[in-house]
Amino acid sequence: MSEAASASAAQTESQPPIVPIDQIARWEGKPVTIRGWLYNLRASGKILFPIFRDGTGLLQGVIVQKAVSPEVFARAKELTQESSLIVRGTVRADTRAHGGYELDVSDLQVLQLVPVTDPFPITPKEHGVEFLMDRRHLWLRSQRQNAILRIRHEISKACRDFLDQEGYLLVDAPILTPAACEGTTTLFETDYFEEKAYLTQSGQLYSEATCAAFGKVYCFGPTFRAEKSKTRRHLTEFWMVEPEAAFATLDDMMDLAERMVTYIVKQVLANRRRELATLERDVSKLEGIEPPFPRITYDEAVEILKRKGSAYEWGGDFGGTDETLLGEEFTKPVLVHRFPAAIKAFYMEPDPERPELALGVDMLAPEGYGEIIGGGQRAADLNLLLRRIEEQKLPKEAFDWYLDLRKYGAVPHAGFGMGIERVVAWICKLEHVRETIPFPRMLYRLRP
RNA sequence: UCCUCAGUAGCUCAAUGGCAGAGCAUCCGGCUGUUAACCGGAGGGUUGUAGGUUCGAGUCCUACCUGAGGAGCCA
Repeated sequence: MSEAASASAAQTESQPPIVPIDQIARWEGKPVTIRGWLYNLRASGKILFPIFRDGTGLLQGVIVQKAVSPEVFARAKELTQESSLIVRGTVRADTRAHGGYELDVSDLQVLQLVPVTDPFPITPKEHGVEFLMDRRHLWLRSQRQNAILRIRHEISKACRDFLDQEGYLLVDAPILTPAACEGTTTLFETDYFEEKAYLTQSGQLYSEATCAAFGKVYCFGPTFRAEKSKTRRHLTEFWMVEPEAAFATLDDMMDLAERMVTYIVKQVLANRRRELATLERDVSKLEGIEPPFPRITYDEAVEILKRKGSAYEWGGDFGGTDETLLGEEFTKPVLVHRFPAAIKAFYMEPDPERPELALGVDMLAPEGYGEIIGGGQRAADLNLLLRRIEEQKLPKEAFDWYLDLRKYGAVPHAGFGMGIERVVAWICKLEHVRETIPFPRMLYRLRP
């Protein structure tokens, strides 16, 4: 016997290998160590069924009184929800257990026993929104939140992988900025060494600079909106992925957005089936998400809204109800393009065929989830931008560097921003975006 | 900022203007295959706050506080 094998055998006797619960099937019949927390305990006289949680999954343990020492049985009987544990036992396949496997516990070490006088507040029963939100730091331990945030991870990773494969370079944009990026929304103001600074509402203007340096770029980070908005699709702090490409047009960006959303959905379906099942998501609605997505003009969107009985008039921006109505018209995400220039930001390129329109695009998610992407082609002409900045009464000096981009090698370029939380809410089919981010920041909610 | 709704036990919720209730959680007891385990028992309340109407207010009125949903705005 080699030294390595002998060391391994010695380890098996004293300390079986530490195994994550989602890998438990590979250890059938073998002794393992589980490190985690008590999820729930059912007791039936001389047999106990503790359920262990380690962050990767749940595993039911079985403790028969006459099969373990009196000390172990007594310790297990006293366990409280979320007490931290190190458990040793043997894995056994059993159809009576969720997941198909259970652990015959031989030893159980309690790291910290949650006191019965101050028990873990979030029980397996129902709780209200306020109660759970006040305890978000503990709520994250639940199976549902675990599934949502694993899917969020998959979506973030898919965004990165997709853009990397497409030749885009991650070039981060600053979070502290000297002025409004677009001049349209309300910003969070902060003190920057006796100067006013603002939390970014978009990395786009900076990506326009970096795309002239690298060709194809994206930024991926938190963005901030200080509107006193209070709906199920709004957060004051949310994450946005924003690709921007030199020489790209509106059509290029519609193609890219369509392929990116398709890739994201495919990756979640391929790698997060278990999590979608935990959320009881109807995956058939996601399986049909492939190119081409329907593309309609703003004009056509207005016609659809009128046909559906909306009092909507040409010239305005869509409200939440309008977005829901449009999204419900299609089973795939829909791209709405060529909006009235008057309702869009100053940097939008005008449609050469109809200058009153801007070459912008929004992608509306199906199932009533509204806008998940906004973007378009950027104005390349210096004089046009100067005129827009003046018309919209924006502080010109704040845009001096931005205007330089039109002086030194201006090219057509385009990009878009995708709000991660709304994509997570759609793919998980959640009632509210507050569950899509670990610690949501909303109007009237800054803690925990 | 505006509109609507809500606030009762640790949690989720009941209670015609007339004795403050249930399930779960907790504690005690029972149970060797439980699946949000089950069965029996016990403790647990300034009904968001401050006024008002009334013989009597959890219930009706006023103001405020907190939260939720929505509008506007936004990804």
